[in-house]
Amino acid sequence: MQAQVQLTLMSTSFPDEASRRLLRDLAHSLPMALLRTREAVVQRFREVLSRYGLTEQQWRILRALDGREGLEISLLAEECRILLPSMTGILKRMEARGLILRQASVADGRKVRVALTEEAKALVAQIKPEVVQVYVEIERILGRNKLEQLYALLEELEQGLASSA
Amino acid sequence: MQAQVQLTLMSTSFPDEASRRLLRDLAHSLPMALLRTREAVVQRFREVLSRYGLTEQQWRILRALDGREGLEISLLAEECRILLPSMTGILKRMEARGLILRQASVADGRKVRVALTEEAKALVAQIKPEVVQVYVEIERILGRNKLEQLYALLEELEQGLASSA
DNA sequence: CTGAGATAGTTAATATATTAAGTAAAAGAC
DNA sequence: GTCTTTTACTTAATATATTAACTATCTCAG
Repeated sequence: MQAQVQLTLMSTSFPDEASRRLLRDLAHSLPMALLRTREAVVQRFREVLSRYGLTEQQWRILRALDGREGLEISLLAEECRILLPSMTGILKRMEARGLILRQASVADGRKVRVALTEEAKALVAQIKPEVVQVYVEIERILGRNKLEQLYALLEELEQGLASSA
Repeated sequence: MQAQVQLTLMSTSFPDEASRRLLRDLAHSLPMALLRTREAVVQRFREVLSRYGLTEQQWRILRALDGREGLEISLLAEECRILLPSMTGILKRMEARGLILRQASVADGRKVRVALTEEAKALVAQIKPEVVQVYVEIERILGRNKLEQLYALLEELEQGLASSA
C-alpha cells in the first residue's frame, strides 16, 4: 500500500487521479499556507509592537497575564504556546526590563508565579487599542462571517489532530 | 475615534456590544489560532522529517528545488518564505551535508543558483510518500471540502492583507 | 565612461524554537 | 521513612527568525 503510493508518485509520467490530487495537495502545502497567512497577519501586529520594543511572544505573555493575579510559568507557557526553555529567556528579559515580577511558591518550592508590574499593565492598556485596530482591519478584509468560519476550521483541525495523536 | 475605542476598552465595567465583541475577538487571537493549528500540523510532518535528520525549513527547500534545474537563492527564499539571512545558514548546512550544490551565475556575478544533488533527489523520493500519508490523515480528519475551504480562506486573508499593505 | 542608486548575498547581533540533559523539590510506592 | 518516579524549571547546544549593516555587483542617468 505504502509502496504503491511511492511508485505512483515517483513515475510522474502518467499519474492516476488519486495521486494527481495528492500531488496537488502537496503543492498546496498546508504548513506553508498557514505560515504565509500567519506571517501576513503577524506583520501587522509587529508594526505596532515593535514601536514599543516588544516581540510577538512578549505580547502574548503580557496579554495572558493582564487582568490576572499571576500565573505559574508552566501554565503561562502552555497558554502562550511557548516552550519552557524559551520562556526562561523571554521572562528573564521581561524581568530585566521591569515588565514582570517573579515570586516562588511557598507551598511548592518548584513552582514560580509571574505577574505584571504596574508599568506593564499601563503598557498593555496603552497598546491594546492599537492592536484592536489591527483586528478591525482584518475583519474588514475578510468579513465577520468568513473570519468566524476560519476560526472554526482552524479549531476543528487542531482538535482533530490532537485527539488522533 | 481611536481615543473612543481606547476608552471603552479600558473601562471593563460596562462594555458596550461593540467593544465586547472586539474583546472576544481579541481573546480568539488570530495569530494564536494560526500558530496552534500550524503547530499541530507541523508536528506530524516533523515526526517524519526528524527521522531523516531534516528540519521543516530544509524540507521546504528540498521540495522547492525538486524537479527543477536550480534556482537563485533569492527566488528560493521567497518561495519558501525564508529570509535571506536564514537561508545563508540553512544552505551552508545543507551543502556541508551534500544535499545541494551552488554555482555562481556567469551572467551576473551577484547571483548564485542552488540545485539538488542526486543524493538529495533520492532522499526526497524516499520521504515524499511518508509526507503524503500525513496529508491523507489531515484530509481524513477535516474532510476534503473543509480542507479546501480552509485553503481558500487562508489565501483570501493573505491576499487581502498583502494588497492593503 | 562615471558616479549615484539598486540588487544579491553575507555578516552580525539579538531573540526564539527545539531537543536533550540536568537540578531541585514533591509525590508515591514499599 | 527511604527510594523511585514525577514535576517544574533551568541549562546547553544547535537551528532559525528578525533587523541592521556591509560587500560586491549591476544598472543607468548624465
